[in-house]
Amino acid sequence: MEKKSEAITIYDVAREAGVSMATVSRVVNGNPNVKPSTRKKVLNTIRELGYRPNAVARGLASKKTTTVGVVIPDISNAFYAELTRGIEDIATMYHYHIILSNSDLNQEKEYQLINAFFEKQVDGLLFLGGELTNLHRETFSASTVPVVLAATEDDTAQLPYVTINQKEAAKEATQVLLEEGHEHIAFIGEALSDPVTGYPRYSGYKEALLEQGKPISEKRIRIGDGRYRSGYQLMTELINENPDLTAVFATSDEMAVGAIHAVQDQGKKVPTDISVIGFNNIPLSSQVRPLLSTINVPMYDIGAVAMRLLTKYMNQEQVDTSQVYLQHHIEIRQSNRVMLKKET
Amino acid sequence: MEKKSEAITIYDVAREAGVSMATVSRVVNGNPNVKPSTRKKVLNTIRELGYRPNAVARGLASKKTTTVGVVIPDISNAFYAELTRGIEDIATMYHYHIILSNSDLNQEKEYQLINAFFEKQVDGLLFLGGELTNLHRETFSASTVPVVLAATEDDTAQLPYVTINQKEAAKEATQVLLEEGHEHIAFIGEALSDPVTGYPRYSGYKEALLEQGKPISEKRIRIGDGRYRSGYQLMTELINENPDLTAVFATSDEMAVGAIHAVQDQGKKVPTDISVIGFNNIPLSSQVRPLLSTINVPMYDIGAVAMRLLTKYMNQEQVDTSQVYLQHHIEIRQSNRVMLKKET
DNA sequence: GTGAAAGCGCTAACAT
DNA sequence: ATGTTAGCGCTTTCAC
Repeated sequence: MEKKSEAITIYDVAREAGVSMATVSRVVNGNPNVKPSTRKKVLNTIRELGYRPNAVARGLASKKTTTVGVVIPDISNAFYAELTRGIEDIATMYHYHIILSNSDLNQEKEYQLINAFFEKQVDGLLFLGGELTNLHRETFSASTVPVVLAATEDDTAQLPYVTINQKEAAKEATQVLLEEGHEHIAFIGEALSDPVTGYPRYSGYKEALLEQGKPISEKRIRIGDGRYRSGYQLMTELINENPDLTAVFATSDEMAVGAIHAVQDQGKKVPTDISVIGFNNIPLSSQVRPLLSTINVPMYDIGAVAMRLLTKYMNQEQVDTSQVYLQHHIEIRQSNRVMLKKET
Repeated sequence: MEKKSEAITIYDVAREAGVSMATVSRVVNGNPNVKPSTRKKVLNTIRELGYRPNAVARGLASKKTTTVGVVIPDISNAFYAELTRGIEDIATMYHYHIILSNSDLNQEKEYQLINAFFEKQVDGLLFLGGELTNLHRETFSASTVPVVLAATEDDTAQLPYVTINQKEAAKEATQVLLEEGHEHIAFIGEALSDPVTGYPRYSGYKEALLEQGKPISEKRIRIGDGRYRSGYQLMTELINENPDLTAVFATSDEMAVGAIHAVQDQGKKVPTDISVIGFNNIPLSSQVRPLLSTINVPMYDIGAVAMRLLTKYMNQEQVDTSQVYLQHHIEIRQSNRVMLKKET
């Protein structure tokens, strides 16, 4: 094993093996135009010298870095962590590496990150989360680097994305509750300005109620931050202000679980007194009692499919659908009442 | 805004601004040796042309990539996700980017990743998780790139690391249980071969029992995979085979929560009938009922401190302690009985 | 099948 | 304060 010294370059290998740099380059890159015997010879001296190609030099010469940038709101959030796993697995499969940075949904930071990644000459960019402004779009289109949005959509521009239909999913959750016969269904959502978790889910909730001719009341609507604490708090308020409440739909599992505990702390039972449905189906939802009924979002798949899509763009492959909606479904567990209809 | 075309280089800026490349390079890098007026001129044409420095070329010329590699077992695991957040925050603070890859604790994969990161010319490497073999050590020492271990330790080699004292922590958890007066305390651990979550925690458990003269019985020891399911399953077995069991220490919060539910499903109560204590203090532990008593591991800090330490090595700064143990503490909540002593 | 040589876009002496 | 000039380590025509 070589000790710490000046790094071995392709030139050293060439000299040592008695061939040219070009030939060494060819065997390193698996170019078939090399006589087996010389290939073997080169491979041997590579091993002897402990030669390790310099990816930076290669990147400069070839204009490819086999690296993709990932802008993510917060890696410590279970939802994004799982999604990132999907991204990384597919990236590995296609021999790409991932540069990861948290944006905290801060537009200024997002903008900086995108630019920093472009400076690093990423071959592609995956953008997750935040709202897309014109500044984002301009930056994207000023570059030739392919960009794919994950768990985000973009109506205005033609950016490719992969996500689920947020509004439909929220609507379905609300409908399940409606079918149980509840008169009053509360909503614990997230900032309406958030184009992913905010408005679309709110409007799905609203639409479901409207279709059944149920009144929408501000009294039953609360906006939290998606975390457990806010779910707990908001649900406590909701119960106090709405004694007749029998169901709630929360747009995140953490908030839903917080809501369940709030219900219990008020001396009521889930689902006997109050039904609760969450959103995302993060591991937490099947690690609490009662098990949380929730919308299953294929987080891993969103990441995986988005990354796969990105590889197609990077390889200039033909892509048929650039805006893909993955299938969601409602996972009925124990936090809502069983539908009578089911018994037929 | 410039349209997609050939990228603007430092040379274009120099020509356009009527200065040399060196001068442009100086202003881009904030070198003070530039007359204010020419600096301004250069800055202007940079803006006009939409020039964006090419980090790859810079990396090749300067032999610095401002990138650090992170080898992590699994980003979708709450523990590592939080730790990664700590790493990333400090990295950003010091203007580094992070290349992230999952190893799944697979040694072959770890080895490949380390080499791939070296090829990418990372300025430093953060290694988390797995067991350190001689192959790892050789690879590390064959390179001049500084390496720091996070949440892992290394007794044999002189690699720097930041972690907590696993054995002590496990011992404390067991002692808390012991102080409650339990005769039989079960242990749900993880593969003993794991140098972080495995053997050290097991030996802490054992040592605590031994010190109190309590017998150690195989009947009360189970090895799981750290996840909820295995905690549930193993606890179910434990209860069936040990009717006299009144306490359990699990080396992960997920397993501990699984254990709690197993207890409940057997018609017993936590902590009245059985006390349970977990390990890590991931968010889950304060999102279940009863709230889980657990060992608090400063995950974020481990990542942050490790990254900070790495920056010191990368800048060749003086470092006083290269092996740091962060403080852990036991977080008593509701899954174990309150100690009578406390009432005095 | 193999080699020579011209870059890739930038930094870092070294001059001036 | 600014310019000139070598590289950095590799890929990639283009010859042979």
